[in-house]
Amino acid sequence: MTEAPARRDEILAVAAELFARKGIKATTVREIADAVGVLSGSLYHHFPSKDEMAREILLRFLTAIRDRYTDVLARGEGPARALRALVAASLQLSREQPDATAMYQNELRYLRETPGFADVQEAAAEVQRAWLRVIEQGVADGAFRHDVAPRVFHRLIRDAVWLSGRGHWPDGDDAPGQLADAITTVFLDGFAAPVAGQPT
Amino acid sequence: MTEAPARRDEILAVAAELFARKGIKATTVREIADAVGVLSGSLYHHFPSKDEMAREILLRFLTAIRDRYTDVLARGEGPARALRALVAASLQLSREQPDATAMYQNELRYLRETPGFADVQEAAAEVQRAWLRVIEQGVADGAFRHDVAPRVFHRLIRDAVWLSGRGHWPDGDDAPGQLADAITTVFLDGFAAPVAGQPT
DNA sequence: GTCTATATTGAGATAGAC
DNA sequence: GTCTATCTCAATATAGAC
Repeated sequence: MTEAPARRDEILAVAAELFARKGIKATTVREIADAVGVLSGSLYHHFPSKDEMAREILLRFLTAIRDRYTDVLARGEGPARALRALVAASLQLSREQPDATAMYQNELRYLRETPGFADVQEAAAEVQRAWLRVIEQGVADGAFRHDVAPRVFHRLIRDAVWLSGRGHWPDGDDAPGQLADAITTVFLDGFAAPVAGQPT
Repeated sequence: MTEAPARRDEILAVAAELFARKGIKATTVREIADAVGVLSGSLYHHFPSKDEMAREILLRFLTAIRDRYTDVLARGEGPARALRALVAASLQLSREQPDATAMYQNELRYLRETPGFADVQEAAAEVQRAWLRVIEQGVADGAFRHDVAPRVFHRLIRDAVWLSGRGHWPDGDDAPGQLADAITTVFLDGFAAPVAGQPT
């Protein structure tokens, strides 16, 4: 059992909130220190740099996604059910870690251009492969349409899922469960009104 | 006829490319000046600040969208056709102005938090209303489903459309026309394989 | 319209006392 | 583990000559 220094985690939580709201680059270490209640120099006792804080937040987040996706794939469900499960797992996580989710969505460019984020990128790539595997299998066995490229569909649904953590969604009482339903409904069945006799 | 100072436009084009690639905040005025081929101080003869360059780029872009959306709505087509037309117009514009498109997608937060961008935000709001009008009308007259909130659907399709300008899309020969088809297909008809007898 | 030179501020990071 | 004090550098922006 590794020790989990409460102070470190506290700083990361505060930093994540600021990074998510203002962006990593626009957030100053002084702002983080103020929010934590210490002076800026003190942060450097816990972390070597601001970027290292961001890296750690994102790596934890991506590791959590990867683990949950692995669980989903291990169940061996059919493509449609597996896709719904990926959506549900993602939205669940974005509810648990809204700040890290927003960072993941908003700071892709920062990630790519900051040296030393290679491990974060590798985790992101593995997450992406989970989606593609499910989608391609669905196309292969006839559950999904073949006239939309899997990689295109992947981008569409991935962005829809992770953007849920971005900004404010209409209606405060639009619970995440309902959002998951909306996303799976739209992406699988389409927004056009169902014709009579068509399966839901 | 207002004069269009070529030098100004040239600077804006160079700046847009950098803003789109690295972000507004991460782009320095020296980088812009280097790319243009002048020294940084010279830029201030044309623009009062870096933010003003970004504001002007985005305002032009949003004005262009608004005009095209107005044209689409003026045609008075049915909801499904109008929605396809909005998608097509957006993707067309994102092809013509890829840098501004990327900025619009990536710098929403910067826009909101930079004082003096009120006019840009107002134009963005009007653009949003065009989508909502079409979607709500479609729900009202039965063309679209009623079990997904219009504002939720709006966010999903809006993000899908504008994200097309972000990053690289799979397959270099995936022409924008095909992407428009893919988006309208997925969002209207869904990704699930069509059942026999269902209209395309 | 561009250059040279520089003012000014803001931010990341460090050293060493407590 | 935090504070005080400060270094250093980078970046926006300005003033005035050419």
